[in-house]
Amino acid sequence: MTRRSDRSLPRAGTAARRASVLQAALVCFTEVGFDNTTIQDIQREAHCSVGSLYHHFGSKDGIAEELFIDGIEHFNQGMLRKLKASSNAEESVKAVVRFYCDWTVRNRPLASYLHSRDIDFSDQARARLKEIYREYITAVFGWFTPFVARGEMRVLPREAYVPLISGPIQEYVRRWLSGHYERSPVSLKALFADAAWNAVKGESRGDTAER
Amino acid sequence: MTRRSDRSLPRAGTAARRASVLQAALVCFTEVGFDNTTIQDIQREAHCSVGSLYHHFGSKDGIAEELFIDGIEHFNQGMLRKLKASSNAEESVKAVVRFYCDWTVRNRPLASYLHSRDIDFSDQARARLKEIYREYITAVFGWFTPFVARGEMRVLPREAYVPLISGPIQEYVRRWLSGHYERSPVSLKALFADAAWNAVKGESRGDTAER
Amino acid sequence: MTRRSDRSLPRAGTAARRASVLQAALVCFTEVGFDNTTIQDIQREAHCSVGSLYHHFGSKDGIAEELFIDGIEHFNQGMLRKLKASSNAEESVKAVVRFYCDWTVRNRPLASYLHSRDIDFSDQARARLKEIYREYITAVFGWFTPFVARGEMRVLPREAYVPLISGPIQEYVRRWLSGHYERSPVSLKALFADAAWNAVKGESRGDTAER
Amino acid sequence: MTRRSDRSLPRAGTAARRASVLQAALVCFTEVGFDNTTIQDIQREAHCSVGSLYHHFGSKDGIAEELFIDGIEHFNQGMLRKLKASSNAEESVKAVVRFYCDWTVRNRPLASYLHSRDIDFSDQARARLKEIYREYITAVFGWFTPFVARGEMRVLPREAYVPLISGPIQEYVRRWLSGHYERSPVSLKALFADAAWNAVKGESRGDTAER
DNA sequence: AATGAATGAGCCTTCATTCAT
DNA sequence: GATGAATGAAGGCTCATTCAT
Repeated sequence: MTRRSDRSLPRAGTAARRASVLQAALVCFTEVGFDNTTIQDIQREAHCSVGSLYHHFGSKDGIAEELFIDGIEHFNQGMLRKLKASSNAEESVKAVVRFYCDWTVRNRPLASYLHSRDIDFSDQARARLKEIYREYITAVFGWFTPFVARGEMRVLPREAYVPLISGPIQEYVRRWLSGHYERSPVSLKALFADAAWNAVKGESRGDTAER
Repeated sequence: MTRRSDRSLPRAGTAARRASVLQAALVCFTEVGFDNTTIQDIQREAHCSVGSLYHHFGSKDGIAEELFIDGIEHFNQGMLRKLKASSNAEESVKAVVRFYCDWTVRNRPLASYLHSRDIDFSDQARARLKEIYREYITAVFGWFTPFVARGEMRVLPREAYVPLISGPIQEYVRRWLSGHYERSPVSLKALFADAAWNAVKGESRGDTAER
Repeated sequence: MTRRSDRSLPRAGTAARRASVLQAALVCFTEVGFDNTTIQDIQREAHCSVGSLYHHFGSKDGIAEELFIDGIEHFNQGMLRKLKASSNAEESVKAVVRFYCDWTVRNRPLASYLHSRDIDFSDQARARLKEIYREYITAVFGWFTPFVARGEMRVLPREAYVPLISGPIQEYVRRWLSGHYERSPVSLKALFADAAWNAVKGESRGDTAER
Repeated sequence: MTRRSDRSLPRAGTAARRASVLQAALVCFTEVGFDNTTIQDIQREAHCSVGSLYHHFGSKDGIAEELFIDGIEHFNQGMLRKLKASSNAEESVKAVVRFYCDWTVRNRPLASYLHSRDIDFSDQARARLKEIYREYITAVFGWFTPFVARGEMRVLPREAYVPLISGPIQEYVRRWLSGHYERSPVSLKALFADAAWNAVKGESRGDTAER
């Protein structure tokens, strides 16, 4: 009964339970924030007992961490996939903006949660996140470096690329997520994608076909 | 609101006491966040009694709200002052970026606090903030509208201006505030100011003097 | 009850499983006490499932009771054996002290557990213990009564014999078990045995100045 | 209002509250033991709120520790007073037994509590207890050393004195406290006092046939 | 205005026990 | 017999807030 070989994928029921808890937690966190969500809130939303929560996740923080890490990885994987499907610098830069925009709209609650800053991750989780971030950033920069080398993109301080490319769309999305802006990010996607490319494209050729 | 000069001089006066409490609260909020700060933390940091805190601010939320509103007003006033000292579109746009950058670096803890999203403001405070925001945005757009009308700046959806101008610097600052970036925003100020202007400048004339 | 020899051979047999659980429980109780030991602790130490524990012992208290009763019976049987191998009053009294000392040193964890006072036994277990104690005390007093009758031992209130004979060694052992004393009880065995005999021996010979 | 000079003896009401909590805790611990006593039990018995308990003692362990330390100090002080009122070796030894007996009977619940072994003291409390014990044992041995030097008491391994003198009465008291013996320790006080003296008195006079 | 003891609702977590597989 | 996910009552503790002094 249940092979000993894999502790992290026990039986079908277990995985389903875990997923439903994460889903419930996401709903709560999005509605009232991590600190204002109680274990009981999650438990009621997930239709399970307190004990079950602790059996699977160990603590409230444990749930938050797993949800966060899962979310980040989902985003990162999607982004890298899009990137690798692009064939040149311009397409790549624009793909970043478009994906950011699309993913956020399609995963609004998760996106909102990933923006929160009030969670005290355990040292272990923090280490894990750092590693995930490192791998991601390495892959992304690995992708763009050749474009810069070939002059298709400007040479800039390393820390400037992300803010220049993603800053505007992120700022817009942030305000949209908190309800300050009504209009869906999707309707401004092209605008921000163009702006991103303009901000980082190489300076050699006349930018004729931009709009 | 309470001159900045007496932060470290807890005289017996009411105003001084209030200022020292706000200062103490800011320290706590910055260190561990609003939810993880207790009334006792603030009280100890401010060298006053619990009762005194309640006498002056009514509640924990009251402190957070006052601190937040004071901070926003301080920022807005400074920004408008800088704006009004600019003489054309380009200078204005760049002034926004520069001020955002400078103010953040000079008021790092306060800036960090203003970025937090985990405070449940009272209806009253929310209304107040909305009004402040409305006034501010009205003043800012009032300033820029003529430039757009004259073609010195692009015509864009209203919600796009702020993200395009402030998005990159804000994104950079956010990462710097949370410790992900080392380099002071000040060293990238010019870069982001130029980028902001390029993103919103009118398209008529050749952009010669760009760098 | 389960031969001592198979403690480290968790064969599939029921008896072996029971023994390994009792052994595991003893380790836990000794380390952190009954109340601070969880079923999970025992289960992990015994390499078995929670369900198995309950299948065999019914409850946490059930384990503690069985362990306690087994221990007491083991001690009592050993003591009576030693007593019956003695041929006179002096030897008998000294045998009590010696056995107490030897058994404790040889069964340190069990001895430590038998000294604990924080277990709420079931009525049934309490009755069982009372009966065991009654039988034991009857046998012991049955053994010593003739010596007292013959004047080889002092006539004392019934309750005074045990404290006078075992009190010192027990006190020493208690402190040794809790780590206050370093020196093994064995090295003081002869001293306490002599003292015990002096405390209860008949007054016929020599020792006039007793008052 | 309340002088700043002494934090540990705030105002009359505070001391009274603290005392009543300790008293309530003692009642509970004696009745059902430390682990089976809940904060609510103490709170109800002391007629105060949960918060008040924590305001004054910090934790359940904190209450237990303070009660324990207060008890030990009360006992030690009484013992040393009695000792110093004795004028020779015999009187001193017997005073130890008598005081032990009297104090236990007069402070039965406290005595019972001091015998319990199931409390996890904090490192700080443990250090405090160790120091208290060290001081006490130093004072006691300081008192008896001259008698041994003068030959009025036997020369024995240092660890043997306490068990020989106090062992029997302690053993009796322990059983009496747990309800196994009915007869008050007081009625056997003289008997155990004599036995104690016989066990440690010098060998100069008469008592030749010791082994 | 200041003080800090008192209050108690509510939180996170533990853990003995059950039971479907 | 064995397994371990599920259960939920109960526990220790926190902390914003009140109020008598």
